[in-house]
Amino acid sequence: MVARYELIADDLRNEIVSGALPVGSQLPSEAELAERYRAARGTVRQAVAVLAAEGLLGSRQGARRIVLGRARSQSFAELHSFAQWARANGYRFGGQVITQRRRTASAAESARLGPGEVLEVLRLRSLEGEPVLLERTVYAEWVAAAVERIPADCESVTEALYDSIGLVFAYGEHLIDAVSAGAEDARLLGVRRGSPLLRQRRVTTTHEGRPVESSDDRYRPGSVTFSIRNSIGANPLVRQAGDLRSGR
Amino acid sequence: MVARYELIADDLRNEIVSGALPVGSQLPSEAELAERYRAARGTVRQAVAVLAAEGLLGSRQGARRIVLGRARSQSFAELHSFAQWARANGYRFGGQVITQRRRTASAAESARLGPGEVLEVLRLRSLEGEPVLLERTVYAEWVAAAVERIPADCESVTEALYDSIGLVFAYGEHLIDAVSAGAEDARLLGVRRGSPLLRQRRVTTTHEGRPVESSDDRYRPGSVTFSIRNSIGANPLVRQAGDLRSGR
DNA sequence: TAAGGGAACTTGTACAAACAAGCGAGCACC
DNA sequence: GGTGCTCGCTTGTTTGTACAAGTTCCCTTA
Repeated sequence: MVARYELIADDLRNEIVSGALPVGSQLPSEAELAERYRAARGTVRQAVAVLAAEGLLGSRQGARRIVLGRARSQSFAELHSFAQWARANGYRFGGQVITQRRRTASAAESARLGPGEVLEVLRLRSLEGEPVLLERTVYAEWVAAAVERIPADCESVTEALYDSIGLVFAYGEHLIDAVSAGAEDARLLGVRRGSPLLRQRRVTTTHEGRPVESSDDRYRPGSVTFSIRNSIGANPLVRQAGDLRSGR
Repeated sequence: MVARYELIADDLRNEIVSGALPVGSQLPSEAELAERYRAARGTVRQAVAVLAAEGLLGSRQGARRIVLGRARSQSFAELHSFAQWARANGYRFGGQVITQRRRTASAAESARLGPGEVLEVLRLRSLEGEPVLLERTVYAEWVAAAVERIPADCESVTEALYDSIGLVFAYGEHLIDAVSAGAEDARLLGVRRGSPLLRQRRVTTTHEGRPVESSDDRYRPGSVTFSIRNSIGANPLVRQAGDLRSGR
């Protein structure tokens, strides 16, 4: 069962992407849209809220809504799962486990993932035949066994875990910065040591807020960028200062 | 006039930040909250939607809402304006124009900002007394005169433009990746040439969708990271592949 | 001609009601 | 003991109404 407001949002999004509603043009008023779709104004408001959250529409009290852009921001899965993102965009991709071992959790890892053993996996992922991303992932003890059953060349760990134990990665926190490539990074990604890498550190949890994994992902320069659309309304990205006193 | 749902959201946020509602605990049901605040259920839903958008709450049909985290995601202004972000977080900060000149827009700039002349400004910003961010900003012709009137050591360009011509930066698109420091970057930021820099390219528009500026901002390594909280619901950040065939 | 004052329009906020759909706990049954 | 089912609770969706607040544009007035 698809919600009505989703259908309306899809329809309007199509008009924007196709150019029928060009960038800079005004959207019809809520009252007009309600009549067109034979829906209540509240339902139309939910639909346009979806598009505003995607960064496609601007909104301010008293004035007509305006089309801001045509690029569609895909959902959470794209940010979280390399495979789902690559597939949605039609790229050829692959993955290969380099090393995998169990060990006891460090203090920092215990704080993030809970106490006990953890499973550390080093995974290299490729896009269009080229190595692009090096993932250093630490899994909590309660998923370690399921992760170990996954074949080394599995394309999508997210999907494998869903199929095997019904695990859903529901929430995540991501920290993005730049680091220079270490010896191992350089060798596996095929770049020179010291090359700039885009780093995404993340902690992912289930629906219940139970931590699943903590990961340090490093992208080869030029291969991938992150894109954010935002408006004066709420948006989830913030800057954070590093420790400026800890020396360079 | 502050909206009721904002007050309720503030109240609940305080309970979360203070620890009265610890991470992992369940929020009261919508019905209970509606009774507590003497508000309609719809109003309560708006309040919790705010907190969910900030990444503080998780939500799924049928189950109680769960507290996911305590860190507050600040708003758009923080991502857009260095000064507002730094001030909100209590940092000492400054800024200095290095060079500033008018020139004709390149083809790419015309496409982004509209045709005609542009104003190119190179600005160095500091945090806690250390150079941290190098901004290469290109302003559209219609704001160039106002930008030129701003003193070279102005702390907040955003605020200066609001005060002088009532300009509001309302929407933005941001691309984040890593690059290595060039000669000029290295000299001004006080790092070695080739150091990894976190780059944020952005295009900002007014309420009406009119482009104001296009900027290439480079952060010194270790000084600043970006943080995103997301959930399975809509979130505005996506990965984008670079051109993988254009050689390294 | 320029400034000011509406009036119509548009989005934002709030309330109330009803049904749909998913979750979880407890119960009965095998 | 464990499996499956039902029932109550909780969140999700939709409609309708009313008023508040901000924008836009036109028309009056100085």
